[in-house]
Amino acid sequence: MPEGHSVHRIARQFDRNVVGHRVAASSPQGRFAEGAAVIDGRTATQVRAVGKQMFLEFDDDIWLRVHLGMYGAWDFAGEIIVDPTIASANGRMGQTNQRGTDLPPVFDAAGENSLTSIGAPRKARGHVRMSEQTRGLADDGEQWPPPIVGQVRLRLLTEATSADLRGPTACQLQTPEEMAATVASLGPDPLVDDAAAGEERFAAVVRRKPTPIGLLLMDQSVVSGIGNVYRAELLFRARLDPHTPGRDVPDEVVRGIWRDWVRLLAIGVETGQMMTMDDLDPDAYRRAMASRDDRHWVYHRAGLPCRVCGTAIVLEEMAARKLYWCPNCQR
DNA sequence: GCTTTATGGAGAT
DNA sequence: TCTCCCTAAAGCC
Repeated sequence: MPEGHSVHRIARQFDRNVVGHRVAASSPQGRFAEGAAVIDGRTATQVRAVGKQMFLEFDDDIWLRVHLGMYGAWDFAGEIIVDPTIASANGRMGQTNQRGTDLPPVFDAAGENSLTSIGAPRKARGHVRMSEQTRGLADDGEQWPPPIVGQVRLRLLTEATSADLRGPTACQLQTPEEMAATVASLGPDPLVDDAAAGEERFAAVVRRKPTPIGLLLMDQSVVSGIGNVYRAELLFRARLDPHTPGRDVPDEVVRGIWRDWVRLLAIGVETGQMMTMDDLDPDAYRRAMASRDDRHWVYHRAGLPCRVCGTAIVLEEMAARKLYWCPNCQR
């Protein structure tokens, strides 16, 4: 999925373009027809992102909970107000390729659909997918509303903007109580919780569990928003063996991981890319960034030499997910 | 055109 | 630990 950074970016898009607007809601695919009917005609009142989940509130205390899962995506089209705090240097937002690595920022040569925004937010005509699959900025032509393409679970339409949801693992309406219960089940999110309080909660849980730290980082009740890419990269950056039981990880190392997550998440939200090699020297960084499929310390680098020590990166299954790590550096 | 793959998670066993 | 669900693009023939 979009790991936590993507969800926060998407929430900001909703804040800019949908909150405060009356929406027309529909489920072209039909699988959320009842829910869409409830939302239809209501005004969106606020949006919240916690970890990998987004909550959009409508009139009368109706909350829409969306979890994108591994394949979910929001496509925005129309007149999109770009949030300057999430606009990437060259325009595209939150876009990554199918292989699990981030695409470098792509410049839209024509400029027409460029969503670049520096300074004050501005409106741009265009189409942007905020998720994990590759898709260029579509030339939507003048069609409004945009044609339905593929399986659209939910379409939210304001006067000027459309947002199409496809492939979510969860899309449901919740009461305020249900929404609060969902949020309560989630571990701290650096962009939601006070950083110091989040660190305390995280450290306290990790330090008393016998569970391998590699599993704890993926457990959304322990810490929110970390997925398979950030998990592998955080552990490498901490030079920590993923199998180390949480309670055996020194307190300062646990706290270091939390602080590193705070930093990486902020970079991710800002750039739309899972940048995890910000501390690499400039030349090596440039070389790594030049390759789409090889832009992390260990993620997706099975068999390739460790960037630090040259040892072959190991790929193993941990709880049915792929875990990449350097057996020499991380111990 | 068919197979594989993916940044996730719930529920059954 | 296993099975299932969700969707689309990349890779392969």
